[in-house]
Amino acid sequence: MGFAIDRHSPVPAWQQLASQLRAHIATLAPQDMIPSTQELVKETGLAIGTIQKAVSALKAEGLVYAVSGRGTFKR
Amino acid sequence: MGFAIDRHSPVPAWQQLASQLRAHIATLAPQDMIPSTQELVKETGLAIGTIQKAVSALKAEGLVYAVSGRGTFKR
DNA sequence: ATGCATTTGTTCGTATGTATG
DNA sequence: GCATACATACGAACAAATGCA
Repeated sequence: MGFAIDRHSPVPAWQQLASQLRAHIATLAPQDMIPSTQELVKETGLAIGTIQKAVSALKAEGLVYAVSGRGTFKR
Repeated sequence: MGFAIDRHSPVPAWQQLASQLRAHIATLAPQDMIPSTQELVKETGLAIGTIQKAVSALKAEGLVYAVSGRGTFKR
């Protein structure tokens, strides 16, 4: 997938990730799953909390919805 | 102010606080400041992160806006 | 039905950075 | 310079829901 964070950027890591996720989600069909928190931790090297903050933003935007125990999906 | 969290409630602490803050904010005038993160920590006994999550929700709702170094205010 | 692995959700605590007055 | 206040980021633990063997 290639999510990469520039840690020297003035843009916060969670915002960078949120932007990249938005671009990825744009390529998906509704009900498609986005990478799990753990996958994103591995890919980006960010802490869990930082991943959650990025994904929370997308949920707040109504771009995705989460189902506990299953995953997070494009709306 | 009297923000009190019921730790046995099934409702998450951050949601309880967000609800109580909404009620408090309803009594304020625009540009009035809400309690600082540290004040809320003292009043509620919750961790900083939990306070921030509650206030973030209110920001996402457009109910308040934050100015770093000054405080968080009713919109 | 039981148990396990996966995944999201909540909460805690800490440290550091940045902005304001 | 200093105190206050919000913002970012880290790491950890536990709970709850889901799906599958």
